[in-house]
Amino acid sequence: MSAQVTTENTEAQMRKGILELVILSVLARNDAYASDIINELKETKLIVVEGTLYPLLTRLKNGELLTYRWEESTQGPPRKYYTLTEKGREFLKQLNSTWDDLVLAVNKARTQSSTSNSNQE
Amino acid sequence: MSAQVTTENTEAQMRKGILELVILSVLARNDAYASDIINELKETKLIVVEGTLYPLLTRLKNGELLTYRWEESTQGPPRKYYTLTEKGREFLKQLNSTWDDLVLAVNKARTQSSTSNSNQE
DNA sequence: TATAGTACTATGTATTGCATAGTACTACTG
DNA sequence: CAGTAGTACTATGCAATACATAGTACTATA
Repeated sequence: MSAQVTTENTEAQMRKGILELVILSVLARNDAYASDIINELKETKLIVVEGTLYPLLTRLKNGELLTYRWEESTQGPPRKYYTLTEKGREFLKQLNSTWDDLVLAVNKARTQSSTSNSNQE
Repeated sequence: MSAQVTTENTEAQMRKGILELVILSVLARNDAYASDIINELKETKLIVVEGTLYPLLTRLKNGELLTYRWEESTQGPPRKYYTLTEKGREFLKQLNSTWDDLVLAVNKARTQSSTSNSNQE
């Protein structure tokens, strides 16, 4: 069945690639386990669910951008606390740049008049 | 074979959903055929290739956000000139809003300090 | 021992960007 | 008229990620 064109669907597509950026950003500030990350992103209106987050954390760890340690908890099972690696920090810098460029380009494409407008600063 | 974590790959993922927005934005300004769109986006540093653009234009047309008319050309085959529909204009407004919210949220997540920073405006 | 809450793993689906191969139209040249 | 180059478009399949769903395991409490 072909996809319906809806803003919900397009937003889901827009989120692809972006969650990686914001999760690395959260971990650049503090070590965290999954629930910390979910709560911190919720404050910035980025809703991430566990079924998305766990596979993504695993991908990032397998890509050597993250490491983790187990920590006991008194509230339930032990938790995986994730830490950004040095490689992860470098990657995040590049990703920030990529994101900034993309947002600039999209906003230009959204507002640009005809080709004679290229001297706009 | 598992994907390598590269900024090129993540940028490709980030572009998902975004091309729809910028193509509709181009067509909100002027009717255009595929090559016009490619050239106009190139000026804003958004590189789109034909193999991506044609299927996307077809999807948007099938979703009733676009219509087209054939126009003869003296340089080669006839061209499909695309026009935004009224439904397309409404959809684009919603998409603009979705995009603005997403960019704001991502930028907040990138820079936010701990939870005590919530009174920042 | 059983249950609720919490943390994580495994798996599959839906969707789009993109590459590749192919067909068709027009102008130009021989 | 036939052949070629340039241009415009169609058809198809692959790669990758967001997300849903089902399941397992740990801890505290009754």
